[in-house]
Amino acid sequence: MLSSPGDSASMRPREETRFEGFLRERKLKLTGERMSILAAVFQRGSHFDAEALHAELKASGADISRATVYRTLDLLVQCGLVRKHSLGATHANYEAAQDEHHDHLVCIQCGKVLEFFRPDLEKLQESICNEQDFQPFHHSLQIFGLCSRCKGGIDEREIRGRVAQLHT
Amino acid sequence: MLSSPGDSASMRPREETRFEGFLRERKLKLTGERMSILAAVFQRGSHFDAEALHAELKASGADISRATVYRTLDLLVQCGLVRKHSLGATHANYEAAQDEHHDHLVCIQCGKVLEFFRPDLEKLQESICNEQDFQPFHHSLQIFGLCSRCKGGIDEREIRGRVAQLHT
DNA sequence: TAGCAGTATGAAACTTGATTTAAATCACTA
DNA sequence: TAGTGATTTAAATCAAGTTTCATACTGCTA
Repeated sequence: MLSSPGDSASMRPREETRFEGFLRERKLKLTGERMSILAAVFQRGSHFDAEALHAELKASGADISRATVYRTLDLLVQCGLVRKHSLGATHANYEAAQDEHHDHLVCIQCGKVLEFFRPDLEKLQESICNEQDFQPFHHSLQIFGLCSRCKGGIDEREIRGRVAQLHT
Repeated sequence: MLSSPGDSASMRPREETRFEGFLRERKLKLTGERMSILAAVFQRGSHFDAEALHAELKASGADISRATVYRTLDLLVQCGLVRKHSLGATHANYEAAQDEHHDHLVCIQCGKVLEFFRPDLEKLQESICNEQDFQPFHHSLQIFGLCSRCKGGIDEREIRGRVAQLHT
């Protein structure tokens, strides 16, 4: 992947600038903890949960409490820099909002998460909401199944049972 | 709504017969608790959570423990008689599987849940999964926004903040 | 650049949804 | 209808997330 202009070593990552703007706008404070968490989230990129992020921060020497991790993730979600998903789990999954909105395919065997974007889905949403006189703000389409590496040789009955128990 | 043939007073509801078959097949036992829970679920019909169901059972005199409610809901989900959703919440929502698969519109102001089914969505899922070499078992599309009664006169910024914090 | 007001943090307690335990009870088979 | 294994219950436990409150710090302002 090509790096965008804002990524060069001499410039601040654009997510920092954006988060700072967000904090200033709401008269919130720019603290070391908040910036460390933001950096960790964007270094990771892919899907993660709050506890794993906290463990990772701790392992890397940053002494930041669980409460602050949760509080800061909330702020980042408010700010639009981080997205919160369920992906079938009982706990929240997060991802850095580096690109545009997309939906997810979740492999229930290995946990892999694939992303996709389909403009026709956005059209479909519009049409459904028109029919029902509903004003949409957000949608989430999750498809649960087996990825290319996991499909084959797996007891379908067992898979169906597991899928039924997901929070979907 | 017309009542189906199986609903007449002299016949057992078809969900009872089905649950009994499921239990027998797996050499599980048909207990009074399980049957009470099944009946309560199908009397209710609409979306509910485990704690509310437990409270309702208790209120109606049935002395069934929380653990049994949770365990039986799991069985009913396995059996396909009950569906489990998240609907943006951190806890599970259930519904009696009286009709075919459908997806949901969730009003984030009043909590109302509308259902819809679109064959073109099923087609779309097929096409996405073909592209990604993914074997789908289940999908869930949730649209979050404001229903006809709630839209208008609401601060969009506040709504966006609330939506971002959902487990979607 | 010191002081201040108010926000942020951390540790620990708490909450909520859900699961597990152990002992008593019950459903089914023979 | 006795035996055995599944089921139930209350209570303990667990996991994710939130709240509390005393202390520390940020961002002004003078």
